[in-house]
Amino acid sequence: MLDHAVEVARRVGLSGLTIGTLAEQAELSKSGLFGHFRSKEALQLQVLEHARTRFEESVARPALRAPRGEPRLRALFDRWLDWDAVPGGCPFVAAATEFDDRPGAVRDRLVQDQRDMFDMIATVFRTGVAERQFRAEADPDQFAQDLYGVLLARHHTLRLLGDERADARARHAFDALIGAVRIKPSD
Amino acid sequence: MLDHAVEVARRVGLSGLTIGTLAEQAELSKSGLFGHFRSKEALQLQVLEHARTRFEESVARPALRAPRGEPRLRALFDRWLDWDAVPGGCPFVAAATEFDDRPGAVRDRLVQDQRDMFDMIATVFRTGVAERQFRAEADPDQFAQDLYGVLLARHHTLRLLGDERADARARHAFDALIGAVRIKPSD
DNA sequence: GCGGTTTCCGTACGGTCGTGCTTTTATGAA
DNA sequence: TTCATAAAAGCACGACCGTACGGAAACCGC
Repeated sequence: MLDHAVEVARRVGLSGLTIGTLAEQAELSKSGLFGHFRSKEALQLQVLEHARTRFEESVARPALRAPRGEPRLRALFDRWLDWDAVPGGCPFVAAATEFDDRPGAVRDRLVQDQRDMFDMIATVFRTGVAERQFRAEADPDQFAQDLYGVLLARHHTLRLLGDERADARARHAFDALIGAVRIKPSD
Repeated sequence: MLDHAVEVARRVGLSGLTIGTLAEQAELSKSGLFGHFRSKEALQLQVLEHARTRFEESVARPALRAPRGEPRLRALFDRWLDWDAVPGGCPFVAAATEFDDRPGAVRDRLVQDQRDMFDMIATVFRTGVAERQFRAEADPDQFAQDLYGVLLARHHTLRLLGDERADARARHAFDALIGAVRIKPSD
């Protein structure tokens, strides 16, 4: 149920998500489905929470099983590319641009998710610093924003323009990002 | 009128743009305003076109008056930061994530605008190559996607998280991008 | 088997949406 | 001043929205 709702929200956004259409796709009456959530906002929040769980399952957690430092970062990046590439794209990207101007519980939740995500990238980067793979002077938060930029640009280019080369460019940009912070043998 | 419509579309998106609310803000009757455009889609297209004109006026054209190469690129970047920073953010970013999954005239128009924008960046970069400021091996399309990523990440971080440091990080990323392609005196 | 609780349905409400029609009002050329 | 044309208003429509309420059906501990 929620799985399907997340799928729909990818395509039409969290506001485009309508109880009526959702109900008939679930082969339920409108009021039947409405009973499960007690309001539309609660539905949106649950969709968000479910999407987050799925992201952690298929992107974050598996990546954290890779060896620290560059391999872990690379695993994270690769899985993230897959996550973004599903039909409809990343639900958080859609929701974020939708709600960045609408105060409320949904926005608050979104902010927290986004913040956690940035922290996660920064943390993964920091363990790479601790392993002496990345330069200690490099700013983890800067790296997080940079990495997210690579993902966003690829998301945009691939989904709107349908440009297949977006992936190759994203990988190239990722390599450049890593190359800039990697400690080389010569150092 | 269209100015105001663009302003509203920034906040609520192109689909969130409703003829009713737009009419009462223009102190017109709903049907009075509707007469100007002949459909909602036509309204959306005109909003898009108007936004593009404004972008060219306040970002693209002024930047093209700066000296070729790095100064021009930097002028473009600086003006773009201002453009994205207005309340509601960039209307194209909002519209693109909204319509990247909905075929139709609006999406087609959006694709063309986005493509033109990428071409513009690549062209500015190429003149820098011709001026022997940037490496000839650097791929202009790669640079365009990279630059747009920096802008998108900043847009996201600033608007959703309200993080003031987003700007500084974007400038840092821009400098790194330029630094990677700049021809140094030692070469 | 019984009674209470949950799940689902049917129906209805007020509201807004985009969009047609018809009528009124304003404009500007002859 | 008159008259064709354009702009705006008024009104109605069908559709869909989120939400509330009451009843039916299913389930479950006892």
